[in-house]
Formats: sequence, C-alpha cells, structure tokens
Amino acid sequence: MHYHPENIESKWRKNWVDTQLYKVDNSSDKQKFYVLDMFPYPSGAGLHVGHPLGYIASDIFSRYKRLKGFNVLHPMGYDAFGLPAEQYAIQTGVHPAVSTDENIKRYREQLDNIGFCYDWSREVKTSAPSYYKWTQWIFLQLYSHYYDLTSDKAMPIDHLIAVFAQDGNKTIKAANSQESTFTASDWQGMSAKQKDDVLMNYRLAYRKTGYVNWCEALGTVLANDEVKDGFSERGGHPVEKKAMMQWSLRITAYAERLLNDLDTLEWSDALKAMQRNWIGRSEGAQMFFDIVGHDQKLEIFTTRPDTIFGATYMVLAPEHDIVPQITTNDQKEAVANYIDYVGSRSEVDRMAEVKEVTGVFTGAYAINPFNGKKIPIWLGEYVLKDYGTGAIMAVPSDDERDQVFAKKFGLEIIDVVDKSDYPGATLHDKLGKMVNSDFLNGIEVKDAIKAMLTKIETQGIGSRKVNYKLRDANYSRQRYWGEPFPIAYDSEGVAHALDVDKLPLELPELENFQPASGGKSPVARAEDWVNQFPGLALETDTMPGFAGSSWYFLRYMDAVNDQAFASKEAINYWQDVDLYVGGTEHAVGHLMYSRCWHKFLYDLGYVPTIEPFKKLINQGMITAYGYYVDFIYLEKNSPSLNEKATIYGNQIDIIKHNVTSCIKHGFPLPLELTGKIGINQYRLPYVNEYLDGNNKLTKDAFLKYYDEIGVNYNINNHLDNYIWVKDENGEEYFTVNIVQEKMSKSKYNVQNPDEVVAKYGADCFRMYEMFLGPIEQSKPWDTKGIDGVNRFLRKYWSLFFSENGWNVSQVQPTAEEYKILHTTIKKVTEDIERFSFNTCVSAFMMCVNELKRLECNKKEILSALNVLLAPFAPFITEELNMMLGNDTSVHKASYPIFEPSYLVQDTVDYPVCVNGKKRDIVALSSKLTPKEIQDIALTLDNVKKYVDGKDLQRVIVVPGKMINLVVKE
RNA sequence: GCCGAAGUGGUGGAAUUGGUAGACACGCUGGACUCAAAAUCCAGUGCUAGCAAUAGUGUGCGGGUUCGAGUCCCGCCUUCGGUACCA
Repeated sequence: MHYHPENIESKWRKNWVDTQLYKVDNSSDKQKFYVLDMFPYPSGAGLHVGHPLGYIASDIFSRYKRLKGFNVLHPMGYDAFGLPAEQYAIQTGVHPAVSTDENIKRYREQLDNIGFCYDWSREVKTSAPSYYKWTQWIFLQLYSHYYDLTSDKAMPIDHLIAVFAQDGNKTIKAANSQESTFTASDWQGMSAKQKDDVLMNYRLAYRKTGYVNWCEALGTVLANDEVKDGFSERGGHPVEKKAMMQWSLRITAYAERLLNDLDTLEWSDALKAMQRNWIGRSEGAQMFFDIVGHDQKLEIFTTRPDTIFGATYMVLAPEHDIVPQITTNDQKEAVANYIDYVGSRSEVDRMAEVKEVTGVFTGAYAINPFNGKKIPIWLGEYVLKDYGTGAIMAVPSDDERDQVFAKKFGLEIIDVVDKSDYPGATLHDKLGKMVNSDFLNGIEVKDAIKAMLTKIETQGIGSRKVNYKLRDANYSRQRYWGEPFPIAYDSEGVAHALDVDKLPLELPELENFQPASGGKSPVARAEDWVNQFPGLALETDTMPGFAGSSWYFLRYMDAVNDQAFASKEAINYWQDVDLYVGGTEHAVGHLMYSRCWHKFLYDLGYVPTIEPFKKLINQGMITAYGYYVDFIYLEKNSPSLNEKATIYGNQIDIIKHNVTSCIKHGFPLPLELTGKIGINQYRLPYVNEYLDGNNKLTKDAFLKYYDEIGVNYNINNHLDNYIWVKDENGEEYFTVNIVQEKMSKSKYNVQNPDEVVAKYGADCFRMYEMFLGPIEQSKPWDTKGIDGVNRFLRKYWSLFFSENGWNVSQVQPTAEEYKILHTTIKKVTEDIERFSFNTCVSAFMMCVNELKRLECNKKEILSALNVLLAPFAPFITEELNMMLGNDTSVHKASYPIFEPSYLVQDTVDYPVCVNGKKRDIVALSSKLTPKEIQDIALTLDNVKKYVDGKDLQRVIVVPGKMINLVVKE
C-alpha cells in the first residue's frame, strides 16, 4: 500500500466541500477564536509560493484551535479594487470587473489546492456592490461626524451645528482645519456654501484644497504610504506635489489614541516602532512672533523653545500663505523666482538633492519676543508646508540644517547650548547648559525647556503643543475602479450626502477607461450617471484602495447581511480578530487605517473593542534567488575605446567589447574605473543548473545555457560583452553573483505552488513551507529540502501498513512508545502556541523516526499522533483517520491530551564538565541527591584524569541538567 | 543620520528561563539491495591534527561578567527592513 497524495487529496477536497466541513456559526457554546489572513489583491500573475506561507501558518493555527474546542472563524476574500486591473483595462479594454473575476477564480483554485479550512460562505470581495454599499455607508458616517476633543471621541456633525448656532466656534474643542473664529451671529449670517465650507473643516471625511501626491503616469493622486522615495508604489512612476481639491480623512484626530493603544496590542516591537515612527509625536511649543510693520503674527512650532536666544532668522515654507503679504518690494522678484524654481522641481529632484540648501530672503523681519531683536524672515525648501505650521525659528548653533543654511547665506550664529559636559551629545539628546540666553543662562536644557514653556504661556505668546508627523489621509483617486463617493454637489458646489437608501451607489458602465481630461476620473465621462439626481452632480472621483480593506474583517463576521455591515449579534459574538497574519508591507498603511476606522466605529457604538487586531504575526517574505553577471557598458560620450582597464584584478581590453549592444543605465562606476566604462548587473534567469560549485560559469556552460534556456529570456549572447576571466587551466569563465530578491513576473523567478502540489501533494507543500524556517523570517525558496518532508510523509504512512496492507494493531503500547508520543504532544503544542511551526515539523519527524525504529503500529499511539498532525497535513491524516475506522472527520476530533507521567525518567544522562568543558557523560538515577551525584562524578575515569592532583575548588550540580567541577592547578 | 531585526557547519535551520552548540532536514562520502537505475535501508559528516582512542578549536569581531555565555553587559563590523530636510 503506497502513499499516493493526488488520489487522497482530490477525494477529500471534494468531500469537505460536500459536507461543508469548515462552515462556522455565529453562535456557539464554545469559546470564539478569530484567525484572519490579510486578504490578497487578485493579480493576473496568480499566487506564487510566497503567498501561502502566512496562509498555511494561520490555517494550522485555526485547525489547532478547532481541535482544542474553539469555535474558529477563519475566512478569506479579495481586495478587488485597485490600479492593476484598471491599467489592464486601459490597455486591453477588458472591463476590470471581468479581469478581476477571472483572477479571483484562479486564486480560488490555487487556494483550494492547498487545502485551507476557510469558510467560503463568508467570502468577501471589496468590489461587489453588496460589499461597497457598506464602505460607502462608513464613509457617510465619517462625513457626518467630527472629532470632539473634550469627550475624546467622534460626535455627530448635527451636534456641532447646534453649538455653532449658539456659541460660534470659540467654545468647541474639536479636531479641525478651521483657521478663523466666528460667533453665533456670524454663523447664522453665513450662506449655505459658507456653512458647508466651515463644516468641511470639522468633518472626519472632508474636502479641501491641498498639496497632494500627483502621479501623472497613473493619472491620479496617491496617499503618503503609496509613495516610496518619490515614486508610486505601484508601477514606480514619478510623483509630484500638486494643489488639488480632494477628499481627505482626518486620521490625525485619532493620532493620540492610535499611539497609546499600541501598548494594548500583541504586535512585534518592530511593527509598533514603525507605527510610532509614522505617527511621529513630538512635544513642543507653538509660538507667535510679531512681524515688523504687520498686524499679522507669525506662528511657528518648536521642540526647543529654550533656544530662542539663538534664533537668528526665521524660515517659511515657500508655499506659506503669508509670503505674498510680507515680501518687500525689493525682494518681490527674487521671491517670485524662488517660488517658481521650487514649483518646477519634482519630489524626486528634491530628494536627490537633500544636501543642497536653497532659500531667499523675503525682506521682512520678525521680532524676538524676549529681547526685541529683529530676525530676518527667509523662505527655504527644507521647511515643509504641511508639517507643524510651515514656519520655524532657525537656531543655527544647535540644528544641523539651520547651520548649513546660515553658513550658505551668511546669517548670524549664536551659541546657546554648552554641551562640553556631554561629549558626543546631539541636539536630540537635549543635554547641556544654556549660555547667551539671558534668564536661562546656566540652566540645564531639560529644565530650560520647562521654564520656557511656562514663560511662553504666562506671557501669552504661545502655548504647549503636540505635533504629529502623521498627516490626514488623501482619500480621492481619479480612477474608475474604486468605490464611488455617495456625494453629490449642487450648483453652488455644496456637498450633499446621498440618503442611505440610495446605497450602494454603483459604478457606471464604461467602455473607455482612459483618465478624463483635466485630472478627472474616467467616471466623469458617464454623464448620465453623474447627473442622475436632478439638480445635483455626483462626485466623479473614487475612493482609494485602502477603503475596502479598512473594515473587511468586520464583514466576515456576517458577510451576507444587507441590513447592516454586520449584525450586532455577530459582532458581539466575534468581537475582534484574535490572530492576524500578514506581511510587513502593510505596517503603516492598512494597519493604521483599519485601526482608525475601528476606533471610529467604536466611538459610534458599532463595535465593542477599541482595537481590531489583538495579536499580529508578520510572515517573512519568501524570496527567490536571482542570478546576475557583471556586464560591461560604455559610458555615454566616452571618447576612447582603445583602452585597457583593470576589473577584479584582471586586465580587460575594452576595445574588444561590443559597445553598441551594451546597456546604459546610470549605474555608479565601480572600483578602479572612472569616466569611460562601467559595470552593470545583468540577469541570467535559471542559470543555476549550469554553474559549478563556486558559482563559475564557463564559456562552454554559457553556450549550453544560452541554447537551452537563455534564448527564451533575451539573453545577450555576444560573448565579448561579459567579463571573462581565465582560470589556472586557461579556461575562460565568469562568476555569477547570487542574490535574494522578491518574486515577480518581470524577474522570471516566480515559483508556482500548483507545480509543487502536483508533484508532491498539498500536505508536503504545507509542511515544507513551514519547515523552511521561522515564520517571521524572510527566506529564499528552494526545493532542495522538499524530499526530506516527502520522505517523512511516506514514512508516516508506512507506519500504518505492512507489505500485505493495513497493519494497525490493538496491542497496548509500551512505556517507551507512550513516552515518544507524549514528548511529541508536548513539544508540538508548545511550539504551535509560540508560532514556531518549523520546529513542530522536526518534532513530527523525530517522532516518526523513533516509532519506525520500534516498528510501532499500535492504534492508540497512531490515532493520537494522527490528530496531532492533522492541522499540518490535513489530507493524509483524514485518509488514515477513515482507515482507522472513524466515521467523523479528523478535523472534528479532539486534541490529544498531554500526560506528564509518561515523561518521568528513571535515569538522567548527566554531562560531567571540568572547568566548563565536557569530559564525560554518566547515566544516573533521577532520585539521587546532589551530594550523591557529585560523589559518583568524581569516581569517573575520564573525570579523574582532569581532577586528580589538582585542587578541587567547587562542584556545581544542576539537578536534571549537568555537573560542573571547578579545579585549579 | 535615526529606528528596528538579524549574523551559528557546505546549505535551510535548532538550542523557549545562562547549563551537553549544531536537533531536524538538505547535500556530500562510503556501504547494502539491483543486470542497471530509481526508490529504500545502514554508517559517517563543524573545523584542525591523528589509522584510531583522543586532543585542540569553534556561534560576525574585540573586551567583560560567570563555576559555566550562541544566550547577559560594554565597544565595534556586516547584512536586511523601515524612515528621513519632521523644526
């Protein structure tokens, strides 16, 4: 009887669907446990072997919890709105809904292949109108609430309107972007449009003109976390700052709670640190400076108010509102030129030249409130419009950037902190004694800050303030494939929320998905749709990718409800996610937005918990090996080809190299070379089969590689282009560099799980992925070790069979057999609990090796082991479970109970060390006293050798562990 | 620069609280079975010396604490991830 996974697996795959084995109820006597995977975006490339890593871990944990008697919610769905489907539609005309559904079908097949225990009756798809109805509904809630700082929660906007009518906006403490104050009568006198504008400054979902990340290539704006190093995260297109009217989410209102509640979560410190960093809380002072000849004051934010006597100039962001008013006639032209210059620079330019300081004097002066000194006001790129107040007091003595700026423009530098007592301290350490600072002289920095804050407040020139790096999230996208806003504008441009009974507001049908002109979404082309409500025009932007994913975990609780996003009963039963598994790439985006939405829904009383994800595990990435060779190219405009160069110690005759076919890619010049030629990294997909042990590729091997594989990947076969080196035998070769990199279609390194499953079975694939290493660690995919797991499964299978067939005996197991089983139960259980799945697999291997050695075929042992293994290898265990005579699924069995008495040992193997070095091992009764152990140890020949004739100073006996003898010459 | 994680055989990795470093696998070497191969099984395998017993040495580097350090402390180096004119 041989193990044939393909037959077993297809049989049970079907059976589990037919019997609805994994369907979960929203009520049970059992304790709930909610295990969630970050749902995938269904891309055209399908799943690669990296995706299932986290899914397998969470599946094992779900199955384990179920065996342990929990009612486990373990759902899956699709984050189905997004840019790739739309880009594909633009290129091919295939409707995003069609391509998305095709991709989903493919994903589903791949997922089913691996044998996950998802309750598919709860599947969600964010692009389904029945789903995004509730995304729109939550948006409307955000729109119709503001954040009240007194009660520290979201409150209905109607409440705010009532307060405005009574007191204006002076008394209300709310998160807002309203710059002016008004009285009750001001409010009553306002037009509908004016009132709308004011309310927008308070709503949690609001519309505002601001500088946004505009991506020309994608034709849309992007959120901060969708931009990496000045390029779009998806597609890698350049991004620039542009002023646009956009919807935003006032996530900053929740900054403090998002920060503080991190403490309640079981997340890795690394991830918490990333979130704290992103929120970027800093305490300091908001201060007002008078401006010479103007009524207006200049507002700045500083964390170091103590250094004000060293503030020798002010710097404003070039976009600062006050600039036109304070610029003097003399400086008008210079300022205008500078602003033009700044505007012409892309984000990428700015980032590339961080060290370059630019700026211009406005001609205006501020007054230092403490000594009345005139301080020149400058503009500088290094001050950002949307952090703090967009204005700083510059203290060049104690701030690196201010110093560079001051030196460049010849501005005064006054030392105000004496750090001589603290060598190596920087301004961030806030150490030193104040000097040149009037009443602060001689005071330690930390005390000076406190004293200054008090002074500022008592003198009424400022106040303590907390600032956050976190910005409000941009919520508009000029795209088709996203949730439409349930918002329409009247002829005056006043926004009106659609009635809830109009939801879902479905996307219009379109033929052409090209962005419309003027930075508008393609949706704007569907004029009938836009104007479907008389007198109103619908918003044509759509919501961003993170909208649907910010609350999907709640929808799984009650996925088909059409009366609410989920019923109260379901939410009260499931509460929150107990275990969330996913990649670090969502550390600040998705995880921040979800937490914010959850807190908002908590404020409104829709969810009972303050945080959505109690425990979070970040699975590492499965990377692939990439094979690169150094490839010579000629720098553009290089005058001479007839030169020799030294590369890696070898003389290279440049003229031989075929220059025309070389790639120019702006790489930094390597090693000894300058100016003329450079080295590029050139990919050789799947070349590994042709390498010798030292990663050498000989000329013969290269030609073979090229003929057999390389020709399919546009490999350059002009031999002269490669850097060939001669070995001692005169054979030419080059060394291939092997790197670990992300799997992607463009790198030709994608490993498809289906192929592995087809060859080895899903059980083997699952266990092998777990066996690769710790779940949180990134590691390269390599099928080298898969045979080990495959052998294990066959060996396991063979425990149940002899040559003649089924061979399980009812005989009572021996003590040794019980001990092996219970050691394994203990180890596996503890390791699952700490998410150490790789060591679980090795524990199973040891167990099976031992049982095989004893030729154990006792039913009692094998039955228990089979249940223990079921979460890891659900198919083989289900088959054997049936053959063991059970008529219910092994996945409904109960978890074997660990019995410590089986592990009690009569003897312990004691290592005997002399001065910490192991010299012997002795088996001793576990009942011996330390004194007896010591006496026996000293009689051992191997020990005597090292102890006799020396001074025995000390004996350490750690009961059950080891013995150490300390001797001196 | 700052924040975070990590460096262990030829390879993936184990060692959970300071207590036998290298579990479990892969690979490799030798052997059995076979006409042969695959599969399977057995033995060996950190490095150095030795036929061997054995000895020395060994967890990125340099110090320290300790009877005892991969694990704790101090100072470095390297790699990976995040982040950056954040006032």
